[in-house]
Amino acid sequence: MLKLDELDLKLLGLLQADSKKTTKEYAHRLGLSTTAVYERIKRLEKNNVIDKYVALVNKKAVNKSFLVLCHVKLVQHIKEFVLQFERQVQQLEEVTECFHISGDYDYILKINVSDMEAYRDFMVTKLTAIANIGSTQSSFVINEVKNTTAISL
Amino acid sequence: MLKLDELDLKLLGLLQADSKKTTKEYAHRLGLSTTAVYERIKRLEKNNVIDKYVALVNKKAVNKSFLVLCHVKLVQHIKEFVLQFERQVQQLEEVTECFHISGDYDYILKINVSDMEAYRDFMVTKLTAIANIGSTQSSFVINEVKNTTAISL
DNA sequence: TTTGAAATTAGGTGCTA
DNA sequence: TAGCACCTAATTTCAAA
Repeated sequence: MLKLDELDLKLLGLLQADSKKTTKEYAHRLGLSTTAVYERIKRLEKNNVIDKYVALVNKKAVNKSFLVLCHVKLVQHIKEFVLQFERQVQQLEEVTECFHISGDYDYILKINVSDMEAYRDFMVTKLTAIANIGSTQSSFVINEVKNTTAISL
Repeated sequence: MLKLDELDLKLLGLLQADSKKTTKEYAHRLGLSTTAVYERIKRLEKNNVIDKYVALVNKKAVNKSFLVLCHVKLVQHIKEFVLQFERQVQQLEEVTECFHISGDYDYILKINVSDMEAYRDFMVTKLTAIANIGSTQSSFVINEVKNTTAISL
């Protein structure tokens, strides 16, 4: 595990907020030269502290702003069925997140679609078509209070 | 609302997967010239189809891989209290997502911390310190089946 | 196609183990 | 004195027009 100093953490904070600034800009904020920053970034990339760089798209602009959190319970918890469920969920394009969780329900899924009709269609033809699903409970998102990809360091 | 054609959607797909490729690379994949791609990207940025570019960090590498989904119920739903709760949650660095949802619980929060002890500390000193919280229910993430920032277009 | 700016590389200094 | 993190300066590549 790579050891990160204070400057690395600050740099990661800046990169998580905006990865398209110039090295010069980060250097300025950190009080370092561009080369020093450049080398730190390369080190963070090589050691997989930085997974990747991505564009975040505006869900409204692409008409995918209807968000649903769906709790799922399986019928049986035989390894084979569990793995099959997980494999199939990964393939569903509407599902952006899926977590196996403790508690009453087995999984919670985050689903991005255009509207209620699209959600209904997703449920009927895709999700509940997966074998071994016991019950589901859909929670519709009324408001996104907070939604960030940045981890506080 | 900007109209997006097939090439825009493909380009957004590529940018959501990896925003650090060269324009030439995207051009090659789309069968366009670099200039055409460059102008499309600028258009997507200007029209806020692309919100921003960020680095995604590896949670394990920064010791924040203990993930909890916490359901929260408020005592009262008076506007003033609701807004206060939302404002305070936004300030909590451990909370990366917070959605106001339909159903039994009012909110669901995604919390990134280092371990159970840090979570306990978060609950005791931060979350339940917020006024007007009725009850909470924590679901610990056993496995991340899927977790992507890319919206399927 | 051209130009300017930014990324990247090269070479060298000083600190610390 | 070996290794590391840093610097400045030179070079290459790319975005931008």
